[in-house]
Amino acid sequence: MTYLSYDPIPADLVDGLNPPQRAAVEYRGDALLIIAGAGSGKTRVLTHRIAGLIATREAWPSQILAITFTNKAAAEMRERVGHLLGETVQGMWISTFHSACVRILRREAEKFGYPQGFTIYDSADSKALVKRIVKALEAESLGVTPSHALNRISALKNELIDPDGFARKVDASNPRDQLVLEIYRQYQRELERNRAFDFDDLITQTVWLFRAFPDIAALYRRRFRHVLVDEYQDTNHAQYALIRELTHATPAQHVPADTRIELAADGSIPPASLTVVGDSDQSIYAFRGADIRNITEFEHDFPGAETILLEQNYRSTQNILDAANAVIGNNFDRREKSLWTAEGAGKQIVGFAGFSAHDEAQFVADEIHKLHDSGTNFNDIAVFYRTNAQTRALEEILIRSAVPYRLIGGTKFYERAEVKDILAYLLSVANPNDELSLRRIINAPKRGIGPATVTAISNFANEHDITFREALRRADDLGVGPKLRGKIAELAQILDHAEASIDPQRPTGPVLVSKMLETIIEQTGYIDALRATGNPQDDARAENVEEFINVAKEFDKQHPDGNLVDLLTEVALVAAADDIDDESGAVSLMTLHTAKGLEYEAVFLTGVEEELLPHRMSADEPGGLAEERRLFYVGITRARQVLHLSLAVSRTQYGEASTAMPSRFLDEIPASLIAWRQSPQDVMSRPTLRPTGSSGWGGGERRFGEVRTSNVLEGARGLKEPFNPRRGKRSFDNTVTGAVKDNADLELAHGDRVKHTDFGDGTVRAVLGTGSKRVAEVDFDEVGRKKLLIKVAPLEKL
DNA sequence: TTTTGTAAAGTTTTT
DNA sequence: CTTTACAAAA
Repeated sequence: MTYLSYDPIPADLVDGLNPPQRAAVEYRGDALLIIAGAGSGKTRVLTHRIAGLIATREAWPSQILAITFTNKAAAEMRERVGHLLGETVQGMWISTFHSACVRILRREAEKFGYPQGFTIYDSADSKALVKRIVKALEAESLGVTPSHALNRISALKNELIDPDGFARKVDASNPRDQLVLEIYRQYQRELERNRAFDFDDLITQTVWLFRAFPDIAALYRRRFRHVLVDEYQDTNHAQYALIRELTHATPAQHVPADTRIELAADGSIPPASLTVVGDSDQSIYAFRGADIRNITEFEHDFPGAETILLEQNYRSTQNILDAANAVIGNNFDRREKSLWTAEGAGKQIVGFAGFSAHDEAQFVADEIHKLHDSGTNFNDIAVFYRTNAQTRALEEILIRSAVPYRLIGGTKFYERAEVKDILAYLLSVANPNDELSLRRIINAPKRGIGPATVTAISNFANEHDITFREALRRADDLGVGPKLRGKIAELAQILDHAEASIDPQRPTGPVLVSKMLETIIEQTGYIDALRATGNPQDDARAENVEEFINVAKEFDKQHPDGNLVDLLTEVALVAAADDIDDESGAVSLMTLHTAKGLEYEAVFLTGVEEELLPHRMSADEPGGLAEERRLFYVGITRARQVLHLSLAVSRTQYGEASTAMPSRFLDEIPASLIAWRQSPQDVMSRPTLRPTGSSGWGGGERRFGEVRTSNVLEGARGLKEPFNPRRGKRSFDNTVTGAVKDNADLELAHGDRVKHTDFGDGTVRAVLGTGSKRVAEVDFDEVGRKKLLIKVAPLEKL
């Protein structure tokens, strides 16, 4: 062990760590696997390990490469390492797989004949491209849909199989596979022609780059002597290959001449040290190609690797951990691992079964207010769900109940048509070869250039062997009418002008990116066209465009030396979890997938129903159920103090109501851990659709355990709950609806009697806030106290 | 070419 | 229920 010659690890980096954590910080060797259960302090271990390598002078900051899955996780790690080391953190690469690869690819672009400003296509772009190819091949009639083809292509890329590789192994007698092959070929050809990469390419092309240019690979291997990978259980084969490329030894013949690091006896660069952290119980990205074997076979892949198990949890109460352990214990074929905490049992898990999704959402809203009233900040509360479609009911009720919330992910700002249009202008400037972007903007705003003209331009470009963009410049030769000619030339001129204005060689210096963007918008009249329609939706779109200009301005302010390509890279790689703003006083809403890696004081896990969690789509996938269970496990383990599990026994899909069964996963939690506010039996035995105000089911006719719609309901739930005659008071016969009303002008004051569509009659207790944000606190006769946003509450004054 | 209308299809999770 | 696709009309 050569490390004895280095300085010792400073005590403050290991003090306060438990023995396995400490071992993980101190271990020195080529390969280290840290199996880190949820909440076991893995980020702490990783950051301390990095800091230790620097403090002992075993590594320069520039020799560290730390890889995470989200920018958010990368930013957090950077901040925490910075906290330990100060400025030193600047020289480290702490980034996601994707941004690290983009950085490498942009830097080496010329080596493989790409412009440094190549375009990154998002999933929508890829889909549009595949759609066009599928249509041209009439593949759909043979059962190959665009999404099917896209899935196949993505899976192939994740396995590092290019079109030729696929051609070699494809079943020649299977016409559908032959079609997929042809689509893959054309798709890849199109990407290349546009000088674009899709998301998967970012990883795979970096691997190809390293394999095709061993001398380039050697530069990176020489540089990165310590590679650390977070969430290793979610790596796919391509990412695994990338790690291998970065960490294996470099034979002497490829070692660069000016290498100053210590070489092995045979003149080669020794392998870099690799640390991976993961938890196979939290592997939830198999659908994206994540291969759990990367972690389960790590010791086999890296002989001599050390494995350290972190089981002590510093996040949740024992009750929450007991539930999590019980659930995940139903997955067979896993390395035995059991989370425990030194803190107490904590509160019981709260269960609630609503009649409808709105009913469930109302429970969430009410509980959030209770938590907030007792001192929990809104930003310490999160609501999780399996599918994005579930947000609608939640949002409706949260708005109505005056709960401030933020949607994390979902339909993102950058996916809006108008923002994509503006982005396409910038992409066209950055990468003139990007025909897809040009096609997008050629008639936005409306210039009278329809599909026919676009085809004419495209044909002209093909005939003369020039790019689409160059064809635009030669508008006069296209053989189209004079009016169109003028429009096309104008567009070409606007783009050329924009391109020239940010040229670093420009005599007066390049113009700011935001300035260039403003000029484009002004010259094209994009915003003016939206404002002119008088359609309120278009006004909103115009505002989104203005919002994007602000993003660009902010970028210019934050990155004085940044260029257009940097802005576009940042925009292309923003992920859902990235824009979580911890400072805002708002509840966070997100899917279970986005929740991974995060933690909250109080968690609401909604829609815990059969067909939803586990999702029906998972039923016929191999290992699907186990992955759904892990997803549920991830959700449970995000909670520090309070966990709520809720469901709705009926849910509307495409406007049609359908009944839902409680999830089988609920049965896997010991009954004693859950206190049901309203159990599935309660709600299913409740007479439904009775008019509000009837005495309903509140009396003694309700018998627990009597209504058993399926054996799923037996045992665990409801039966333990003591009968509570008061419950009739806080429940309501009608289900909560999504009804809203424009009440902007309604004046309310203390003592007013009001009538609410869902909650019945009540007395106004207080009115808070002003204008459209006025909130009424009402004591309802039947259902107790609620907070209501007056502007949208279905409320009238009596 | 664009607008307008009607019909059909679609929802798992995401870097 | 929503979004998207395609056809016919302006």
